[in-house]
Amino acid sequence: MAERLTVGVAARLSRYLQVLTQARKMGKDRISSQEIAEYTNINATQIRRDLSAFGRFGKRGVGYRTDALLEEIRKILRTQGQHNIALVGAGRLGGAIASSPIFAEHGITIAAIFENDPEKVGQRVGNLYVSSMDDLGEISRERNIIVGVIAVPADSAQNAVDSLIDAGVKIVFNYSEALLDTPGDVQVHTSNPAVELLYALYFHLA
Amino acid sequence: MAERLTVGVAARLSRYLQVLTQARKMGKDRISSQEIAEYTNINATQIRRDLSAFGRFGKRGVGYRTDALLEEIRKILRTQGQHNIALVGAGRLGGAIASSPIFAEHGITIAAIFENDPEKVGQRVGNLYVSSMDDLGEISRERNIIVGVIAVPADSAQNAVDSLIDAGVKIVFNYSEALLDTPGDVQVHTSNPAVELLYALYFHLA
DNA sequence: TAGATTGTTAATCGATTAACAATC
DNA sequence: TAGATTGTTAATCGATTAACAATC
Repeated sequence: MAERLTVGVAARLSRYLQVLTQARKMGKDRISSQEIAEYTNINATQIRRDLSAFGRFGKRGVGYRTDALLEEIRKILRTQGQHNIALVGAGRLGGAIASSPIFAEHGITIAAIFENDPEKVGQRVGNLYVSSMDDLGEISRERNIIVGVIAVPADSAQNAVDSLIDAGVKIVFNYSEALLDTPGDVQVHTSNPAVELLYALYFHLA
Repeated sequence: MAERLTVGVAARLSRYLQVLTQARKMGKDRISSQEIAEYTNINATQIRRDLSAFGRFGKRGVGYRTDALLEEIRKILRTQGQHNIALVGAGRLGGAIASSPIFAEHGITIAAIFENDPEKVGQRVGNLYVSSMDDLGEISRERNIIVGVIAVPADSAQNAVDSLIDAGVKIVFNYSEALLDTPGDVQVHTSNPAVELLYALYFHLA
């Protein structure tokens, strides 16, 4: 129980979390492994296997209670609390991220937005006022931030990540195409839709 | 050689593609499996193993030629051509996607942007003028589009995907949090940064 | 009862990794 | 030659899946 999940299991559980969150919003009280399979493209047997490793959450012939399963998975992933994150970049992408309900839905709060451009500092984006990059260290430490999201152009991305790391950030989401050099204790997740698209195309064409 | 790649191999090869594209931009002529490993978090042995299944691309004691390896992987993934995609949504996120160099870098062209809001139709976003959703079918068929990107709020996402599917689109990238109902021959890739973040946090906390 | 869906087994297949000879 | 890095082997481990009894 106290064992660490494998990378694969943790990744799948978080996908189930997403489906359950949306299913609940749509008013679905119950959901079957087959339904989760359709939305995640993960085999239904594997879903049941993943879940049954932690308990008997379902009812045979009926399925899983959406609410209850959501809570169970949150417990397993230890993500029941609130988490503060910092956003660097108040341009179009930064604005889109700051205004999206997608983080709040999962207990994640954007606690600060930083930007180099003096014109943007002080402006309102989402529910926040944009802070200067100069204050990144102080504000991030103050608000206990260990996750940073980089939404700046590629040529500013390394500067942004350096500032975040100085401020104690350990997990970085990189929405630029730049390769970031970071110390070994910092996790970098780079999102590149173009690369995902080439991958998807391969299976369409092959 | 003509065999179909497994899902895992194709995913990893496309990550190598991203690193090589950036490394080339940074002027690196040569790269080692160890360097690719640092940027992708994929084990160096596995990288060499993946590549050596298709040929001997490297030089012992030296590494791989960036250019040459990039071309080889493009051949393997059959992504050497140009690809046209459609974007639905001309809001902040749509604007950010349309203006990003990330697609062009990989031979992907955003060939049309569609939007419901009449105020936005006709406006310029990136290099394109926004078209009405009413013209989605005609324009998409005309420009041979089989990939669609959804950058609209969750409550319009199902409508957007329905229109795309009517127009013959087979691969959909969903940047809303909505669950989309689609026929079996359509691939949906949903991107949810919040869910990825919870997954990353698990390994940080555990 | 009849139908549906879970929980679990058993078998297979692919991913992962350490180790090291080959060779640049 | 000495150092570095590939290509490859061999062994292990986890993922995947079909099948089906249990049971709601």
